[in-house]
Amino acid sequence: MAAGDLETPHRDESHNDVHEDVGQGAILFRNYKLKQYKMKSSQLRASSPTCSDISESGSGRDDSGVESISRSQRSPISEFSDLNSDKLDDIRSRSDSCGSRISSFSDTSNYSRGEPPMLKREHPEIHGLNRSLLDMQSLCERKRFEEFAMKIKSEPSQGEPTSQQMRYMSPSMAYGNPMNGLSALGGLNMNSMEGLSRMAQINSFNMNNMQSNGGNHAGMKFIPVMSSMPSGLPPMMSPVMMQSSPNMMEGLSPGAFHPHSHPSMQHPSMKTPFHPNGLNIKSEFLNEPKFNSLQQESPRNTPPAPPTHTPRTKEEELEMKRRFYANYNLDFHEIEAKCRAQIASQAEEAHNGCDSDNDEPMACGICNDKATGLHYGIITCEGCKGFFKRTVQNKRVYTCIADGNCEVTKTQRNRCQYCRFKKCLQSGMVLAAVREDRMPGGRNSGAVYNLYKVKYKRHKKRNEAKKQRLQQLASQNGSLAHGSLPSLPSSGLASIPTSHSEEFMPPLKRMAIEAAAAARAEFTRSSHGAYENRNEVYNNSNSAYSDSQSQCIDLSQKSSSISSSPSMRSPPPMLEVTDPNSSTSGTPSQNGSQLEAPPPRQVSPSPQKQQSRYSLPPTNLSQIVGELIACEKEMDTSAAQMDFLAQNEDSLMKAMCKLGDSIVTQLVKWTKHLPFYSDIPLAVHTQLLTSKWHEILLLITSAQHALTTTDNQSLGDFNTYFKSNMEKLQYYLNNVLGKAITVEELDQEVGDMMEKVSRVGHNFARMRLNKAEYVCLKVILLLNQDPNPDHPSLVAIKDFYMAVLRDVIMQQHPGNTERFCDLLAQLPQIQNASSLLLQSKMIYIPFLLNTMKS
DNA sequence: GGTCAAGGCCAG
DNA sequence: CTGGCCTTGACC
Ligand SMILES: [Zn+2]
Ligand SMILES: [Zn+2]
Repeated sequence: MAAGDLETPHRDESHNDVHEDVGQGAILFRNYKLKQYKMKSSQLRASSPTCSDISESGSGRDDSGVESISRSQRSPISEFSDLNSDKLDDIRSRSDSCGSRISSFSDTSNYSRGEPPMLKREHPEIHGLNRSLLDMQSLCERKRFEEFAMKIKSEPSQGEPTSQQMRYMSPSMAYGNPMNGLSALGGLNMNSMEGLSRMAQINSFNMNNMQSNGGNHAGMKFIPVMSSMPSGLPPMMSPVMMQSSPNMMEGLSPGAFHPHSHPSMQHPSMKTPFHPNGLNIKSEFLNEPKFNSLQQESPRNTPPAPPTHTPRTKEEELEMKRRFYANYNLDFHEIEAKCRAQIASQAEEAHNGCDSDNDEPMACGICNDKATGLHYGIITCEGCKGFFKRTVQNKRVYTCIADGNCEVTKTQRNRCQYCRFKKCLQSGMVLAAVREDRMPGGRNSGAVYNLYKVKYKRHKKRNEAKKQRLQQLASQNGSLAHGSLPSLPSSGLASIPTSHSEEFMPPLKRMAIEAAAAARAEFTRSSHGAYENRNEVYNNSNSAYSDSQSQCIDLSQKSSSISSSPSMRSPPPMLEVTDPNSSTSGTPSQNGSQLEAPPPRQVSPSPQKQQSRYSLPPTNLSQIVGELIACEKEMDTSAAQMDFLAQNEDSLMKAMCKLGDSIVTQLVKWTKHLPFYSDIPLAVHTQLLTSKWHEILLLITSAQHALTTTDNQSLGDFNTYFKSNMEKLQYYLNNVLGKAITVEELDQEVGDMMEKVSRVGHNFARMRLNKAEYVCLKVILLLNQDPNPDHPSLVAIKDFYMAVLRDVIMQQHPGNTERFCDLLAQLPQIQNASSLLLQSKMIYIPFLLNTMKS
């Protein structure tokens, strides 16, 4: 394209402010892409093939003047690739944490200490950041749209947005849910306040201040299906394509607000008249319940949530996400978990050339047609790829004429779009992999799916070199490693245990991934901190994998912390539970209520007994607390000592492994002495520890100061406290472990994490946290997970110990109503820090922190 | 330069 | 709308 030669003069002058410029560059570029796309669309519609190439035309400027950027030109971000290339190697080794750097854009807390944002240096994968940056841009854009929308809404005379106004809005804005991106299945940006927030609600505790102020939406997609269709429409009403907007412009044009007038609505495949209860975007957008009368005719189609307001809270986001999947009778948590396993296995399979069945051509995971490769996360055919893309891009909503269980085969796949798309979701196709900006080519960041493949490839070489060492390492970990190859419910990893990838991926390593994945999954579900960037969360696993010898807790001493980790859970009985035909509750399947409170299909062995103990308010406080404190004796992490100076990175790593081993062993011991140990299946304990060990370690660390400080000692201000912690850590690393590291490097790597830990530690010390409270918090943190349908008792136990904590506080601090809340509020901070830790290269820090003597 | 997973195109 | 084929472009 000739326009590729065009320069972008406006970009040359601002190298001084890399941060800002990168952001703007991304914005400009993305605007350009959008504009290009829109122009194309409008050209098509107007049937006026006059302007051959908009990038050459140089006309139709908007205020950004982005047209001068050629399509063939790389993202403007790449211009910064030349900056500070001296540290390229360093950065290369940090490629995993790249996404997390990006994330610091949206985490304003990162600025608190004046730490400069990312992209200070060149990164070989910097182009891979474009996507993230663009997505970040979309946040800004969306905010703009929201403001605009608010303006429109506030104008009383405004009955309906004008065409021009609509054009100014993003599609998702037009649908009334700008922030409610349906992130990818694998996406983890939903920083739900579930979990703790629910606990907080129970206790009338508002933790909203814990919420983050930013939002990541890497590849966030919004499909306005939330408020529409249940799966089981009466046959006469389907199949119906509720709404279609072949491109953004049409989606935004007034015509799109009137389904009947929309060209795509007259698609010949429509066998029945349009159901009036289709997504009425106009009424949704304008906050006018105009369709109520129609909806009342068909209560099942009543939108599950008020579609008229923009979801502001994480709960709402989560709820919307849930509802979207509920439309397909799916539980997105489960899908998400399942996907990780499947995507991983498929990706591996694909890159291994299908060890087992080489002769067989790849089959589409949806329809079993001949697959053409990995598409949107799974192996599919061209048809299913295109179908998924169109569905997501055009935000199409389907319904099933039958019961939502139509067969999806090569020959039948076009019979029911609903069931086809449902199977796509079910099989783990990643919504976020469909690019909102429609930018062709390039690669999606691994964060969009799962970094497994990237990791695999990247680390294959490294592992090859260190094969012997790692195998030794794995065998060193004896029980942890032995026999712990995951056995997937799906065909996949389990079928290729002898593949070379296995060979290069020692069980320990794999477990590290899974531990991180488990933590990640858990974090998604019940985290509450300011961190919500999907990239970084995904990168957690990568870092954990590459840089840590993180432990996987195996309580059974024989296998499979992995098989019990969340990501390996077998799919839930969602379909049966929510099947409209078998539903006895009469609740519309789309309202997601069954997701909130899934019927306990498989209750624990002795539910009666458990309930009797934990469903009652705690009576004998001192005894209960005493039990917990007794467990602490099993857990003297500071007993584990580093008694030698590491000579190099390798020996440091080994030492850390050893240290970690002993600490993990103590954690296991602690778990086994917990009063409710026998009330919970081993597998659940395993999963809990696997996903929580780092958080617990950080809690231990942060509580240490408060628990060891006497009343008389004065507590300095936070900065002093933080600084001393960092210095201590640096001193320990330098002089005890022999790992040379400057304060700056340390700050760069774990500064944020340490700040959060220190903050919590400072708070604890300030509040004079005592042992009784501490042990309660520890248990609560351990149990603070998304409700496990199979083990509802977990919630009960957690609530029980929260009541214990509350009562303990009431006893010790009568009248102090805030203490309980304040203490609980520290837990999200710890989880926050934990997530930071997982993405750092120094995941062993908590081992150290718990070992360090002051 | 090759790979491959994005998006686009367009006959059917 | 579908899906086979083509173009893109980041990564290897
Ligand atoms: Zn297929
Ligand atoms: Zn169907």
